[in-house]
Amino acid sequence: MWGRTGAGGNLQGVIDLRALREDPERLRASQRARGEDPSIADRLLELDASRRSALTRFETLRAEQKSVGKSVSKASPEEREELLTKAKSLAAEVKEAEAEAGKLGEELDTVLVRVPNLVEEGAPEGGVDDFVVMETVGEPREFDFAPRDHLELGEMLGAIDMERGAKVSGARFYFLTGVGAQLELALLNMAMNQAIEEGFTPMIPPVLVKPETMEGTGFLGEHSDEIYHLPEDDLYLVGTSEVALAGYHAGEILPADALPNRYIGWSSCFRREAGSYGKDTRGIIRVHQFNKVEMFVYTHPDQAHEEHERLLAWERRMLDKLGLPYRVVDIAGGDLGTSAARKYDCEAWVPTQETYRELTSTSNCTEFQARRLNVRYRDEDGKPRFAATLNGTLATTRWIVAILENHQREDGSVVVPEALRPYLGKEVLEPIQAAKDKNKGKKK
RNA sequence: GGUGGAGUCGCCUAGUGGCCGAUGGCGCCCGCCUCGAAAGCGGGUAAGGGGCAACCCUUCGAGGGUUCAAAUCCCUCCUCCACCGCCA
Repeated sequence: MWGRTGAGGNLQGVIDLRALREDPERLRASQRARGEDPSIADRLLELDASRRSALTRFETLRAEQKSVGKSVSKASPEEREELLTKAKSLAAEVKEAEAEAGKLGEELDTVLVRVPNLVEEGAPEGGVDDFVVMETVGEPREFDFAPRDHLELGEMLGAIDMERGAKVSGARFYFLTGVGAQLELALLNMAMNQAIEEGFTPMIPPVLVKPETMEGTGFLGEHSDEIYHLPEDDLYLVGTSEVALAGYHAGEILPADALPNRYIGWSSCFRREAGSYGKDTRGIIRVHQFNKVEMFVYTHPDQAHEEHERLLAWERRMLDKLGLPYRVVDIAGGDLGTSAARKYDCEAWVPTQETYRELTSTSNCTEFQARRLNVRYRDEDGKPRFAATLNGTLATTRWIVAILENHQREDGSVVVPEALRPYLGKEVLEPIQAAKDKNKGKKK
């Protein structure tokens, strides 16, 4: 779709087969770091070898067919008959050889698309719980009253309406109402502006994407059951604007001076949350639809690591401005997504849960997505090379949880962080109803 | 949704079955000329794959088909443009 090769049938990229031939141990080591099967490297090498030999056979036959074909038109009537017979049998052979090469290419592809990105050196080993806390910023606030959770506060403020969300759309849907809607707009706008000041190009992308776009970003592998699909139209609802922004330059060769190419995307995000029944069922921590401002960068592979650090710094700046206590964690190999080589999360303190919850996540996808989507840049020597892509969260609906809970006062009002005030036009969010007042007359 | 037209190498463009991986122009790069520049002249200028190499193969929106042979003929799809219908 994005300019992949024809007769051999195989993808151009996904992982670099030439690099694999030279150093298969690199992939084996990465697979071990992820807790996945290292022997896939050897399977790939085998498939690659047989595909290449089939391809060579096809190409040789094809070259012969072409030259015989050309001689047909120049031949004398007597020779013609004989040449045509030869050409016909060659055509059949070519067809057969092409099919064989194509079949082997497809076999290789099906294994290839399953191979996750190579883990960056330095990433912690292990699984979900083996992250490393890099830094803790701020102190969890000491309350001299019993803090209310974000939903109770949201209801008092007239900011969140879960019940009507469920009535209209089902579990894990909600309305942001009144100041809740305003707070979200203010927060996301503040994030957009911060990024724009840093030179990002603001983008409002489509939230429905084609299968190849979703596939290219690496979301259709293990986690395909997380993604909404519209079968009538064969379109996917994005779980993050990263998907559309990664697809934005698919099949293109970017001029070298265009890098780093930074975008800041604003979109609604949709997640089925299929594997999390019963988890985070209260409030807007884990919902099917939310809004997110996402940084997305195309850059030189050599500069990807530094860019990753910058994305993390920009995320932290947002959290700092909002006065939220948080910690930065380095995600372990086994918990990286398919496309990430390295991932840092920022987790904010949620007082009523007495724990840190993920607010941001920034991934260095190196050339993984660019290979699948065929995004290249032109090197100094004029050669096209695969770009690196990175992404990072700058604000989401979930941040409202942390803002409300951390900045609440005993009467249920919430102090608006100073940096947010210009966007919200309020210093304090005042309750419009007493706590625990469930007689709102809204049930059927 | 309906009808008609179109998609060719950065841009524009030639090309109706073999002499076409593909014409010409613009742009860009190199050289000549010039004190320097412009103009002019000459040359170069898609990507991917295989091979130590010579070289070979693939790709003319995508996929399939006809044929010894397809940019060229047929089918399906996608995109764009125009008009009609409908509508935020």
